[in-house]
Amino acid sequence: MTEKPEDKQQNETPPQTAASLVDFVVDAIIDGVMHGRYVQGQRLIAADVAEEYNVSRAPVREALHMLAGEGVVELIANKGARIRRLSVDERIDFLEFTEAMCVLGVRLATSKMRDPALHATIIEQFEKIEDAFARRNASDFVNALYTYHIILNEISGNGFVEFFYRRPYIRFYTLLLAELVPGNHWDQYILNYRLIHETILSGDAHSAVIMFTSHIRWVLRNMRIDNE
Amino acid sequence: MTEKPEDKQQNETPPQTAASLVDFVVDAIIDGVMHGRYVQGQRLIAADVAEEYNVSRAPVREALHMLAGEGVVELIANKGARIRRLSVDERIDFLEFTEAMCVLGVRLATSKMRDPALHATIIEQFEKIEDAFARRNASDFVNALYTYHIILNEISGNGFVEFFYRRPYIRFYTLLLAELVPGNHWDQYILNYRLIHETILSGDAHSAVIMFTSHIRWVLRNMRIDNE
DNA sequence: GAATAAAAAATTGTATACAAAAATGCATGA
DNA sequence: TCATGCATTTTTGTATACAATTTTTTATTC
Repeated sequence: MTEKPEDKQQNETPPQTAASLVDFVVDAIIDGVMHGRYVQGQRLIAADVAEEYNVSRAPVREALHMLAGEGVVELIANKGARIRRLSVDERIDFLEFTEAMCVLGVRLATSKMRDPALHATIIEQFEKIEDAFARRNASDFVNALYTYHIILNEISGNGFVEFFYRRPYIRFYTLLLAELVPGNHWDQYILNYRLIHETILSGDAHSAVIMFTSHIRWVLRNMRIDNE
Repeated sequence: MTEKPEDKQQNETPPQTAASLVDFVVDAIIDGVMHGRYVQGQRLIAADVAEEYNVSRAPVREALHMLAGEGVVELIANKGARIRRLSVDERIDFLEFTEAMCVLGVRLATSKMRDPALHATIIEQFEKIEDAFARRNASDFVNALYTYHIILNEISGNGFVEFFYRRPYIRFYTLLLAELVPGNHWDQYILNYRLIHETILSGDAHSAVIMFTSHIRWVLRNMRIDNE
């Protein structure tokens, strides 16, 4: 039995759009995590998932292993799968970790900003960040921020940064951070980001990295304080 | 048929040491990649792998999906699995990417070096790096370097850095870098690292990061030149 | 009533069968 | 010689059956 008891039997039919049932199930589970249908620590019982999506257990097991490789799911022998759970401390660690990675994307992307053709997309995306901020929607805000860095990493030209940042678990954990942002720090957060954004557009990679780095330090200081 | 034709039928028996056959197969394949039994781009046919390890196709498929999640294996619908192939450019991207991540580990670990009890392990590990250097063994050298950073990341206290750096694909790709280090740059490489190592021990995180970062820049400059 | 043990149910792990798709080999024709 | 199409073989994708393990329930004892 799944711990989350009864919104069961939704019985989505696996369409032929997905290349295979495994991919279909992987997408479905990630989507479920993103939209709160699956919560942290929730157990995923292969048979239930199979029934839910009208497939057999085989592709579900394969999907679960793939997600375990991604770090979204935790797999314990003979005990099955559950959505990986992150403590507040671990989320802070993750924040430190992932934002530090972004520095590389920021540096590389900024140094390519001499080409004004590249400005349009990130300016457009930054407006979405501003919009989410105006609405004080933490989820949208973090999501927009995530996409902003996706674009930056694309521009960076480093295939690995892009590859890495697109991994489901990065996205999954990034979105978990939304719960972490305390309301009274939002104003400073967006102010910092406006500055970073402007500096990125200026093409001054060195300054952009310094600003981004000190923003990270600032965030970490305040996160830690807020959670003690 | 596996492309690598006939050292087949080695028929390792799955021992009960591994928690499950999936784990066993995952370990076996990673081991195979590490030791050159599987080469880049090599196709992995589920039935062959199953026969090789005396298991059925089910756990092999699950293992393959797990490794795909890790990024070690590339999985294409209806075409099966192959060991992920990296071009020289992609390896350079990866080097840039992964070394940049190490900066975080270096910074956090260095700032904990006031505690002399922590010195012993990394000093010991650095001797292994020196040893591999003395023997001019690229594989051992990169391996020792990898372990050195593993230890650093452990010390860092950031669970995520550790989690991330231990992922098979990080190790897998890191080892691929060995092929990339050109002989005439080795002396400078080890000189840089000696300096970094000393600075880490000193506990001066700021300096350690600067040194490490400039080392990265230096490596990337020389790698790029060497491969054009 | 709480603790323990045994039985039952649920769930995972593995093997196998069969269908669908892709790759291969071979014959045929230009 | 080379390309093309068809039949064969190989390989993947999925479902299902059964064994092994864990969890839950029930019964029993103190």
